Amino acid sequence: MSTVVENAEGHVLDLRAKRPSRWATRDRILLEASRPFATHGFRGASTRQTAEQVGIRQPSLFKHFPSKRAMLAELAVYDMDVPARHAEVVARTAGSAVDRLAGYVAWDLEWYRTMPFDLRGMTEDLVRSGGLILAQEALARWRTAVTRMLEQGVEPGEFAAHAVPFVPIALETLSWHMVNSKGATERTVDDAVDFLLAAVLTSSRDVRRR
Amino acid sequence: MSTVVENAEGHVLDLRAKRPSRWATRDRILLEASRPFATHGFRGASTRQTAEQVGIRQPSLFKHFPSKRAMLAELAVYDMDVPARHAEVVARTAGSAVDRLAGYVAWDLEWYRTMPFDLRGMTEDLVRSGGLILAQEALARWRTAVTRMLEQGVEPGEFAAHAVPFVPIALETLSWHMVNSKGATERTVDDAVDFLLAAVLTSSRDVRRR
DNA sequence: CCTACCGATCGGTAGG
DNA sequence: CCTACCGATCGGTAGG
Repeated sequence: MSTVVENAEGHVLDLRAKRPSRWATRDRILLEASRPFATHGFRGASTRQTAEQVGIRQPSLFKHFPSKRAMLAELAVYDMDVPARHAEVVARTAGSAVDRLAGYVAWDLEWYRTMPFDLRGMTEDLVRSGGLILAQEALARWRTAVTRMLEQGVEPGEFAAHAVPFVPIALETLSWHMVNSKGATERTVDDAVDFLLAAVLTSSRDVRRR
Repeated sequence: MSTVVENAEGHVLDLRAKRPSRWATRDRILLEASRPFATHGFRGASTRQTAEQVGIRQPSLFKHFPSKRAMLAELAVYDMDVPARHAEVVARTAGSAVDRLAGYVAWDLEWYRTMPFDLRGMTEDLVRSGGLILAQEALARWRTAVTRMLEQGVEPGEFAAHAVPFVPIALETLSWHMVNSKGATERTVDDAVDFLLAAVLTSSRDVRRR
């Protein structure tokens, strides 16, 4: 699994270059498994439906993966481990807090916008109910890193402290929206970055209602 | 079902006043069904698990509801019909666009914060996979009403047009967060309202990064 | 990657 | 609200 994590970004680049019908069976299984995970949850997803979409019989799935849960675990690498690694690197980078956050958010949203798999169902609840310890740890690392980026901007007064808890939540949702939306472009990503920054910048808060 | 919709707000007020152990069996079934819906999705939720939590046998559930889907449908009233009704009323109210949006968002988040059922799983996907036409229509009405509130503020220049598409998405997520979070207070609601308004107000956009 | 098949669990019914 | 039970579907294995 550790090699999967390390090669995940390059592997996604390879997949993007080809149509899914030209992918290896193993990747086509992941693609077709990700859709029912997103719409019906882990328990509600049927391996027979997945196999039918791939064009093979259901027992053949288990020549590529030892279990249904292993499919979820590998998708969780793309959803959580890769972003967590990026967030941790950015959190240690020098520069202004605003630039760091804007840069990470733009990368994050672009990662999901161009993601070949349907990761919308990879919520905390899904991972928790699937019992994926490694995915839970990756999610925690991601939140820690993003929160550190935010706190680095609260001290110099660039970010509004009260907005900080909502940023990871909103970013997660905007990420899913990028996966979900077929019409999302790079312009959509830019607008979403602006949306999130406006919500957290103290300069936004000079005009208040209360 | 129409009477359920009309009395839904009052019924929730009644439930809040009592501990779930004092509720009628029918409402305790809804409560215990809402939790696996939220964590495992509609298909993944087991009626036997729900019955066990309520303290009755699984077939007894069907003396209170004709099907598992009917439980989902009634929960969808609390999640979608009630907010849609409120949003439509607010969208027709006079006053400034900022005040209207702030007032509705505050009501919306407070509705979910004090919601006795666990509505986190009532996503569009869940409703779609459950085939609940009425819930899909209510969701569409809600989005139309919220979008109208926003467009009313774009014309006079109060709201940033590029932020508009992200507001319903972010509001949905913040609502789930209010249901999810045991530590959410009225102060949390106020902070979330500020967060969302800062993201959409044009006055927030005077300071840009690009 | 196939056919054949396993025990377990699913939503829902019959009858009291 | 109970016991008994239905056909359907589930994830996964055996053996080729």
